Amino acid sequence: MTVPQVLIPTQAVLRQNAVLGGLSPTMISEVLKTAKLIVLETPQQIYEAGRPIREVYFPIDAVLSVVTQMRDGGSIEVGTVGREGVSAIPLLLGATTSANESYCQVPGRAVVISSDHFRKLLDIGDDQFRSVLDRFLQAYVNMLGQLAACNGMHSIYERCARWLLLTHDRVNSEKIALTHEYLSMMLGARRSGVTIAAATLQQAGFIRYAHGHIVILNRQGLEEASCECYAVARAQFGPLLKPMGDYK
Amino acid sequence: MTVPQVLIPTQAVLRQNAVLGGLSPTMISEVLKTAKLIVLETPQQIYEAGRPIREVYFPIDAVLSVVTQMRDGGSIEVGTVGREGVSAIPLLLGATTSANESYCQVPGRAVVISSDHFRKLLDIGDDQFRSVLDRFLQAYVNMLGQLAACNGMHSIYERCARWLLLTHDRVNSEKIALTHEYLSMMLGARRSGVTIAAATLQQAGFIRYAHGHIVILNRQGLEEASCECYAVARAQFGPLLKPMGDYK
DNA sequence: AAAAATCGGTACGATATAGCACCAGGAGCG
DNA sequence: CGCTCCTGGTGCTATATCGTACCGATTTTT
Repeated sequence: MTVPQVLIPTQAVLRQNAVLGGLSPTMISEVLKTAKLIVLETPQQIYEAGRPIREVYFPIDAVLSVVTQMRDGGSIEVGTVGREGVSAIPLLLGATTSANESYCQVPGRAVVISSDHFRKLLDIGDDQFRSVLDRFLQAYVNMLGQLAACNGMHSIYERCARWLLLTHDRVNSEKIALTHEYLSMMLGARRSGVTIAAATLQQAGFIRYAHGHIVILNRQGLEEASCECYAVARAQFGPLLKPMGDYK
Repeated sequence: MTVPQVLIPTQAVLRQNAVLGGLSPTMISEVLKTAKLIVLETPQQIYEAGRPIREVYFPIDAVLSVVTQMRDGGSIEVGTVGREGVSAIPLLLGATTSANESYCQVPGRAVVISSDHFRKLLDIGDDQFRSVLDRFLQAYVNMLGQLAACNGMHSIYERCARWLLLTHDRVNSEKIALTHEYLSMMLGARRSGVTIAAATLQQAGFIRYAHGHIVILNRQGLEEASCECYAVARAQFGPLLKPMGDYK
């Protein structure tokens, strides 16, 4: 594992995150007092289950996953945070610990500040700040509900397509570093099951797979392959992703 | 369908709901200005998907379900609210509409006020009120995550036991009015699948079934039959259910 | 009391996925 | 350059659940 790369956080970069993008100039300068811009790698762990949250991440082009570990060793994703939001959902509701583990799912940049500083921001934050956070939280809750439904009702094939689309929406590249093994942990399925689903998507020409790297070739095809849950989740995040502008 | 029964809301009854129970005397009298105590029946619809929320329900011994309807006609529960909380989660986050349908899942009493009045309470509410709501919201979000995981990883049999336990926790009776058909809609499964799971639980002596009525006979047996998700969800709600005191 | 509707038990072929195990081709490393 | 590990392709049986249909028993309605 390499040493985390630290970049210079500029206001222009900060604003690519939907939550930071909604801040007043005063708040932005408050954030910039301590904010660092770092590059997260996979599969870097952000939070541990039941442990205090020390840092708060605002993804720029990184994507984070909240993951539940089951008693039997299996794992499954129970939430995703990209540039539309912020990693520390429990802090928004007055808790200090994370109920689940969180990982960097797709490598990329994120703005990071300490929990203490974030709590201070919550204190001094104006209505606008609170409103941006509430909108994100609402989108997150609705996404979570749709995820619960999707996990119960839809095939690995559909969920695989949905996952790829949702991740692609939050990244600025057609290429995503991702193994079948990792995707299987996100979907709560066997690796071999994911391989079959991914192979089907590949034969249809929607994606191309090669040793830990996937290329999105045909978004519309993926949308047709996925269940309705993608559209529902996308409708939640769409408005929040808008600031970045260049979504195709 | 009979005409909704209206009872007299007293402070003692109100306080059996965890959210109302955490209110200051001033807030309680504010609530009592317009609050009605009603009896909800199954399967009474509380909210429609995408429609404005008009009333806010604080269950006393009723239990509410948030349900997602799928494109193919299937349905699955994506949230439950009992006496530990309040029905109008979107209102807590500044939205005015419900993303999903909500139903009365277990008949019983609930305190109801208008959305307008609830919003007023949110405005004038002190930190304590906000904190009670945040704690509920946090428990709800964590429960939702566990539900998403559970739906993806566990068998109908385990989820059936989990569902019965969670519902039983919020009701004051060993008997629950519930058909296999209804339970199958909550679990996102076929009715025949639920029948098999329920029959297995019955043969083990944990429950007894008869024409739309289930009796909980052996909670510990159910806990062993269920997945870990029950304990996780229960840990979230446990503290909130405390006020009622008489949980066995 | 009879008729109708509801409820749950059952059966059965079809299908998706689990749960393994093995292998071949690249990628990365020495 | 050669070795090793990672990655994903594949095959197989076992199992859970689907999807559907039918039926008898009980409850509710007439």
